[in-house]
Amino acid sequence: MFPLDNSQLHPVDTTQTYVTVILPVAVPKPYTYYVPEEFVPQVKMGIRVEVQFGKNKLYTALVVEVHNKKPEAYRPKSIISLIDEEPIIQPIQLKFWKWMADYYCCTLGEVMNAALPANLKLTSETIITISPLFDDDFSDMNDKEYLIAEALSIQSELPIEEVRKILDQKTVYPVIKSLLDKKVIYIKEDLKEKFKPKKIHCVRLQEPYLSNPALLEEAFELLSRSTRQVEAMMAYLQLEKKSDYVRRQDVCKKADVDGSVIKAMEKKGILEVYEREVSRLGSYEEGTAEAHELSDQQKKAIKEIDESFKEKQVVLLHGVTGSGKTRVYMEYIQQALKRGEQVLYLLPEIALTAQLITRLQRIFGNEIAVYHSRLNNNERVELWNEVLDGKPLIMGARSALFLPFQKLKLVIIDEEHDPSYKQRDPNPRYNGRDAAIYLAHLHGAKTIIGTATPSVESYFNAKKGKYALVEMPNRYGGIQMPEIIVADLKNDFKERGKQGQFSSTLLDAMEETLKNNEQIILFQNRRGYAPVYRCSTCGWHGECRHCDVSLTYHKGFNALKCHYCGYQAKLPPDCPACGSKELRLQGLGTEKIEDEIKIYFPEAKVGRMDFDTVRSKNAHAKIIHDFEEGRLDILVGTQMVTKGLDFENVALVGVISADQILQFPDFRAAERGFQLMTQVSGRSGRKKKRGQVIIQAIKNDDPTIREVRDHDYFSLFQREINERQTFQYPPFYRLIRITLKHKKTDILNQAGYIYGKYLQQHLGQWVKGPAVPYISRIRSYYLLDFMVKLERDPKKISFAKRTIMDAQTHLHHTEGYSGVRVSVDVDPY
DNA sequence: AGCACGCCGACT
DNA sequence: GTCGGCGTGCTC
Repeated sequence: MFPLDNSQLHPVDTTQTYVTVILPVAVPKPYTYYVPEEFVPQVKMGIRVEVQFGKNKLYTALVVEVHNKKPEAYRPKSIISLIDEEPIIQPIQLKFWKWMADYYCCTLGEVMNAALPANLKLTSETIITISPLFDDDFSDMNDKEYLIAEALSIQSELPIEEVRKILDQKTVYPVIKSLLDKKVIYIKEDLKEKFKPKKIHCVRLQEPYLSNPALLEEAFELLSRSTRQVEAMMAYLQLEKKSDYVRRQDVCKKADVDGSVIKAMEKKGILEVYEREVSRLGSYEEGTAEAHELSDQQKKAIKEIDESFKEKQVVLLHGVTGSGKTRVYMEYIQQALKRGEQVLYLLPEIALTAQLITRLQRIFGNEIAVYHSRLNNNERVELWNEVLDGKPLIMGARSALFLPFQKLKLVIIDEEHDPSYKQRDPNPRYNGRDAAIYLAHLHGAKTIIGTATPSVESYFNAKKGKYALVEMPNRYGGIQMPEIIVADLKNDFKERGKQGQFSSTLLDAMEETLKNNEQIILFQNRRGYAPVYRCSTCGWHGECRHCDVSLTYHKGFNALKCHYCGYQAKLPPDCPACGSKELRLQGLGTEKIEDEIKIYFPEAKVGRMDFDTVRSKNAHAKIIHDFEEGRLDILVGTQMVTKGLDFENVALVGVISADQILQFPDFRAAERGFQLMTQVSGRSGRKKKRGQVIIQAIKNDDPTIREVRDHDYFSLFQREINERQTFQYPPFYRLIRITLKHKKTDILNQAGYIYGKYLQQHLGQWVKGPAVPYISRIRSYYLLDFMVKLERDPKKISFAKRTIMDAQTHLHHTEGYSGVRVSVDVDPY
């Protein structure tokens, strides 16, 4: 052989490769791993890698940087494997994630968690298996070890969860460790790709028939003795013309035969069955319908938007309900699609109704994909990949922001004012509207935000010139705005000593409407609004064991339930406090209204739509469909009835209690009230005739009610903007809410003091709190709130955010307070 | 977020 | 004594 002389070999590159990765966990910073040589050629930003993090957890981490900087302070672990060949996210997305983590004060890992569908973040399921070295020697084991070893000799594999169950204890690690030491077991840690494409059985002709249709006659010859097979063949040939693949089940259905017939034909060498990967997302017929003609108002709006886009990135389209904003969006979508660009159409989850989706599908056919919370994990991954491949039009709720757009050039944010754009609970607590505007900015995309009732913030931005403002003040087709009548509940009840929820004005109107065979929508602000069971002798009522709220009565379960944690209690037969039998249902919810209607209008068919009735998968669509088809006369509901629904036959809308909406203790109460009442009013009287709306109120001289009645958004805006300025609220000031949580009140109170003091030292008078929030305890954790008000100065804001994070560190480093949870909500809604 | 380590009280 | 609780700190 050759003499070993290094100088004759290729020079070796001694620099080593590392990656910076983010993990789908709430750790504050990214981590660095070593890239073994065999992976170096493939590793790149945006792919997922498998890494060990901590003692034995395996995670899928996302590569955000590939570099050669060797860490000094520690020895990095190696990457275990590469999961993707091609990046699953783009640099622009990473930028977006970083912005979000920064803006909303959370970790990149938390953003990653929210952004990636569960199936792209594989989890490690620790599984233990029997060691090949184990020789059935059970001596030398204690009881617990024996139990596990025995279970393993039967099952060979056990997830840790099972071990916990077998031993009926939480801490199983010592037992497992001991078994490991004794070489009885070993740990199988395996990440499995969970995503499995959906497959269907299809049939096609076998050769030579497939490539030579002239031979089909021969094929028929072969089948001629079986009428069933001939029928199946005919069915196949018909189906084949329509699409590029034919499902076995479709052939069977069409020819009314079963699989055995196909099998027989397979044997004869005519057809064959094969598997085909299909999308779980469902597919639609190509868009055939043409969008209807533009009205003059729509044409004018389009002209104005075109003009605005020359200078501004964002246009606020303020169009009254029924003005035809959707048609305007369609125009822009069409233009973008023609140029081969991607469009994101955002809606609040609840407004993503079948009605709107179908309407757009008719126009855009298969170019549209819908991303919503009801998709399962496999469907999410499929959609993710479709977007990566350039799917042109994505409709979705706020989480659709995270999809991997390639050439996003238009973002539409419909129902811009809707508070449900704001994510509340897990981090990142982002506002979908604001984040979408930033995302559009990153992509250099134009943004249209549309609504009938702009948020004060957005309208202010438009007035200031930050956004362009385009108005559509009239309804499409010259239909009049609904007639709004305010019913005085106070007088009604006083004069007639009447009980119940309905004023005589509303009852009369309902009767009239039903007589005309027209439909009614009744709007009650909050789901099951305090239908509390209360003892009329001593005043006792059920309270949640884990939260500081009254339990509310749910007729469907015939039980008392907590809205916050789901805690359920049986209905006590008599008062647990005083033994009285006089337990009565108090308050008013959608259920109660439903019952009361039955008293006045026993003939009417009533449907109820609230959180409880639409929880199951298709219930929402079913109720809407029933109402649409006229199978229901009256629809009672919460917020859900206010959004995205167009019904042709609704002549009357009733707002059960305006007081409840307007007296909510929040600086946005008037704005919210105006929005809700205006939105629900818009459901009344679309095509045929002028609709009627009855707003019931005790305090019927509230200016907001007048503004709703007069369709006077501008007055509301003026009033609100003055108040906001005077009382230092958004849009003049920015708010950050901080909530501390702990199971023990004394620790929490102390923590509040420590945290508050630190904040005040650095941020001064702009810190309000600590204060016990309206709901003081949730899921056994007591809560304490701080509110920070900030001027709109980017430097001050970033200083404040840093200080808030520092205060948290400070608190956690104070002995005894590391267990206090701190959550930060930027721009609370 | 896990997970281990360490410190504490409560039981076979 | 040890078991199991919780508080604390670290993870490349």
